[in-house]
Amino acid sequence: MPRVRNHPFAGPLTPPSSMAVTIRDVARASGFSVATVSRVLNGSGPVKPETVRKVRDAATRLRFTPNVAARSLSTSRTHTLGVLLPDLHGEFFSEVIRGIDQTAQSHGYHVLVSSSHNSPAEIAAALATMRGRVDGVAIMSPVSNAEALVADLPRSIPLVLLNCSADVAGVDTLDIDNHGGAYAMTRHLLTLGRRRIAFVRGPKGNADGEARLGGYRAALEDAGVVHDRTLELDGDFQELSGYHAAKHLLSMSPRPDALFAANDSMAIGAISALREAGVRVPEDVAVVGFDDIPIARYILPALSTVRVDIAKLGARAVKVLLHAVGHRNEHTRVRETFATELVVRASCGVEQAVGR
Amino acid sequence: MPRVRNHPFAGPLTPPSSMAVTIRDVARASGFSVATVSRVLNGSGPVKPETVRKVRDAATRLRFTPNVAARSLSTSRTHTLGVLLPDLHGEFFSEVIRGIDQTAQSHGYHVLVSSSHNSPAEIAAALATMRGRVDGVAIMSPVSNAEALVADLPRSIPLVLLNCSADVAGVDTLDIDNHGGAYAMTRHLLTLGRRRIAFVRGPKGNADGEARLGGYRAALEDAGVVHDRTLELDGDFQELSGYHAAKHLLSMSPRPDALFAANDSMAIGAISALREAGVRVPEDVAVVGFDDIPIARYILPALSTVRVDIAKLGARAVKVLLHAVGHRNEHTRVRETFATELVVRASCGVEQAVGR
DNA sequence: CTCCCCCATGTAACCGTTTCCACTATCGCG
DNA sequence: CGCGATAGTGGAAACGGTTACATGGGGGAG
Repeated sequence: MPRVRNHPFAGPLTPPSSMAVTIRDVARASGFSVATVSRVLNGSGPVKPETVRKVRDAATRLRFTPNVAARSLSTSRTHTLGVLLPDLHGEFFSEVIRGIDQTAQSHGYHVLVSSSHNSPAEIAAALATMRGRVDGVAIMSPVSNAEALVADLPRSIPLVLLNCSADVAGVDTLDIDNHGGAYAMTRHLLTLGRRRIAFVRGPKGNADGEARLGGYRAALEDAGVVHDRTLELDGDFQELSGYHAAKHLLSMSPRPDALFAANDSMAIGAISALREAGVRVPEDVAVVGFDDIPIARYILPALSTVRVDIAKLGARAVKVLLHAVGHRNEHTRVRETFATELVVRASCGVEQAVGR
Repeated sequence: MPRVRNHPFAGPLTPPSSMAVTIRDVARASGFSVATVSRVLNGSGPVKPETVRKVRDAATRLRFTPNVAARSLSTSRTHTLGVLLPDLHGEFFSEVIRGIDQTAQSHGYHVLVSSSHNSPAEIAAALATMRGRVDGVAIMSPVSNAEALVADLPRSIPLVLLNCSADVAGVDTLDIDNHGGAYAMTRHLLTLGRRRIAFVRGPKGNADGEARLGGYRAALEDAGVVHDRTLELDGDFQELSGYHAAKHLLSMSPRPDALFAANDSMAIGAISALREAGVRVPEDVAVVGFDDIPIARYILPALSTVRVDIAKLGARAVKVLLHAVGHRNEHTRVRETFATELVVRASCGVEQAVGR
């Protein structure tokens, strides 16, 4: 609502508080022009030290805060980054946000989040509403066919794809080595003598889940173990689905001697079901997970898993985005894969294996 | 950087893509003035249906997206809400964001998050950088003396305090009934015959932790149980501190017969330590927590706890903020307390109690 | 038939910055 | 001493919307 004439208070009084103090007020108070004030406050252009002092003085005295809307209208920079996240589980969610936020903060940027997007269409819609509010967007998509996703995304704004395992030209992508981690864990179980290893999958169409499944299959194949597809059980990354998968496993014969859940939450649900049924973990059935969430080491038996530094992923995403922003999105694209780390605790049956 | 003269493309060609299409382009293409276009697009003012159609047509044909900076410069509304969070644990963090984001999205608002603020000074600083970027801010502060916090916060912008247990005039506040929940749980343990109940505290100065401690003490006092302050152990809401607290508990004599951790994470850490030492839970020591995080029901024994609907708290916060925004922050302030719910599972020893 | 009101639309001021360009004073150099 | 470069500053356009006010035309009341 314009129309309210600019207030011409001149003295060193505090402003009417009803209306914010503008750069013009600072100019008036310091005796210089708005152009000079702007130059001082942004450190652009040449200004006399004496002038700098006076302007700074006036600005702090009047408690001047630049209007961000006006600034970004003029510069078309918002100093804000967007984050698009799927509907994901606790630890993962908070870690990635934390990593992103801390790095963004340290570079003077803000973070606009938008969660619970599960389809490419939702992502595209959310991205559209973010248009003009952000200088760049980090997208974590659960869908495995990220190529389709990226196809109808605008290319004008810097984008970084997190964990989409997409091989798309023209977009920066950061991935977690899901395949390698699952491969290593499966191999570990084989080394310990387990032969019938069941797997609890992630949600249908989830890229992480599928890559982990792929690593599991590859390890079995490389070890020459014939693979039985009925050992691949459905899951959705929630505890309950792990619980159900384990119940189902108990009805199979011959009964598997190990269970690899595509994430820790499901592994915990599975352990719960097994022990409820009087099955010993890891003696009878070894159980392992993926992610290394904090509680993993405190459940009994302590969960063997694959560690993923998700906060680091978020932090790196911000750096990539800021680089893109700095080069007006005309930089050479980045494609990185984050290593995972095998974490051996008790639930995989290392100690039992010695005696075998 | 102004100076680039407005591009005068007239035909139905796609715009140069280097520069975004503005409301003026839509005006030109539809044959009406910018005022009318604005009115159509915002549904303000009277317009002929025929005109609406034509303008809408042109807008979609040109793929017009209003420039948010320009809009908010003019209206001084950003359609964005800020969220200031402390350095908090996984589930809690993600749930509150989820609740806030979903509600905000459904009202056409965006969410700007800023995490890891632990002192009033940090909060004030973060709030300052958010100035002009948001229409309102939800603040969750860990500090127990929220009065001091609010004292030097600007009152011009709508604020809602989450879970600060502050009794401050002029600010909306939403709280969780920590005291009541802890009271109920302690009472429950007493009912089951437990007499020496230890408590693992939250971080120093944490309001939630202190309120829970208060509920615990009150229940003991009301039951006429003499209270031994050495039963109150230090903790910081992390699993490890629960682990250590339990280790310490084992060295006490007479040994407590119950342990109430101020949150679930610490309870899980404690159970881990107890079982490692060969102590039976709940037969020898009952263990209970607070929060009801998802894993609580899947650990063994399933954790008895106090449920808190944290997503609902976030959702409510958004509604309160939007109300304040709608009334230009001149509304009657709200002060609500969210009820908690006792969740009885196995770890408190309900079943054992029958046989006692 | 006249007057008045309201519907539909246009014109232009305004929001608060940034930055281009113009201008002056000072200085180094031939 | 003349001349170009440069430091220091100011004026004003531009960013892209919203909206107060002006304008014109049509219809109902008297």
